[in-house]
Amino acid sequence: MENPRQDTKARIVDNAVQMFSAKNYERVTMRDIAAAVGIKAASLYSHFKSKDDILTGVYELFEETAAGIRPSPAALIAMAETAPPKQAVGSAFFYFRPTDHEKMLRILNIAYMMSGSDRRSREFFQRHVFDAPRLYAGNILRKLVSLGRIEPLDIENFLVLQTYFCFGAILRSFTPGVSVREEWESGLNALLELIRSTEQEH
Amino acid sequence: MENPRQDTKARIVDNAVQMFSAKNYERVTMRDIAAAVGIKAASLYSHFKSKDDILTGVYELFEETAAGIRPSPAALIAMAETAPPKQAVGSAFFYFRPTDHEKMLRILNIAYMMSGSDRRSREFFQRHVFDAPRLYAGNILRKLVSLGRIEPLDIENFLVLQTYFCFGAILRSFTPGVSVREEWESGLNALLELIRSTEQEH
DNA sequence: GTCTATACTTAGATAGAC
DNA sequence: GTCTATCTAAGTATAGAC
Repeated sequence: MENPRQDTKARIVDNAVQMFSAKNYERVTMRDIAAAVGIKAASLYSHFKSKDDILTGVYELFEETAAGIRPSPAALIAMAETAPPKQAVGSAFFYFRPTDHEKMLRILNIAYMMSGSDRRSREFFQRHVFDAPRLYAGNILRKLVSLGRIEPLDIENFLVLQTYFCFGAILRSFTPGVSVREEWESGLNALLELIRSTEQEH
Repeated sequence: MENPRQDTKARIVDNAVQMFSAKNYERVTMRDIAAAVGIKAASLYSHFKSKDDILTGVYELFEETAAGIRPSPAALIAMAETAPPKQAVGSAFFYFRPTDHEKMLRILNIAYMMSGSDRRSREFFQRHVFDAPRLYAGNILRKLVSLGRIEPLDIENFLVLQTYFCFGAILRSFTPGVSVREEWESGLNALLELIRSTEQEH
């Protein structure tokens, strides 16, 4: 079923992710995608019934990959109970680290750019960048506070700041010529200053 | 020279700002803009020589407005010397408050969406969202620290977090159906927790 | 599943009358 | 400066042979 050299459908999606995130959906033509894959535009229609359908394929790829790397609720609780507090909070970001999962970030960037005119993209973006991370980080923070491992803080405000920081870093990371990695580390360090451990540092 | 009812050129730019930020440059047609202004598409070409030229007009509007509201270096120093520290830092954001200068934020949003394929937009965005605010806030923070009005902090890290937070809030503010105002206040409160005044609170 | 050829549509831009 | 009419280019998508 899976002929690795031959899975044209997957290669179309991969190339579309690269190109849509680097330029923007409307400025990437079916001919562009076909050329990157090494086929003719008409052949794309053997795999996807429209350009919009390729975008659907892109979002499906994200969902599948996310399902594979998402920490389980049990793992999150374990983190909150035993890992160093700052690390526990950091773990809630999973696919946001610009160093990992670059393809995932590219897809989120595409979804943002489509948000203005495509409802599906808007909801996808909301779900993955705002709702889910806020839920994860919120659970970890509440657990850390209730365990007395960190000093109490305004969790809602923290979550907003954290979410917007991630949001900014995601979008920033695909501006041509910008390397967001050091900035990600810097910003994260500043953000985690807000988490004050009650335990002695090693 | 300025016939307020009749300055079609300015009305074209205003409508273009609304429409480009709500949808995205490529999905707004010359016919759309003309219809919003109340003229025919061909008439746009009496005011601008191309669609791209309208975008130039949009950025020029931003530059002119920014020049009018930018605090002077002297005003910033005065802020750092006398205003409550958190307020002084907050003042470095000037046109980022989602409650004010909505048109400015819309223009920044347009520039972001164009960044992938338009160098001028990319440089414009970099200048106004990253370089200038970082310079302003950095100067205020260094002044506050050197005056002993706040406890020392890692200014570089703080600036990264601050810049990305603003960046996120700007972009977020034009996602349809999202009201960013309360979140802006929440995130800003969290961010300013990192600024610790050495003076007694009122 | 891929190709060539082409249909169809839309968008940016121009010509020229008023 | 605005209009109607129109040109031209480009992009999505289809038809039908191999």
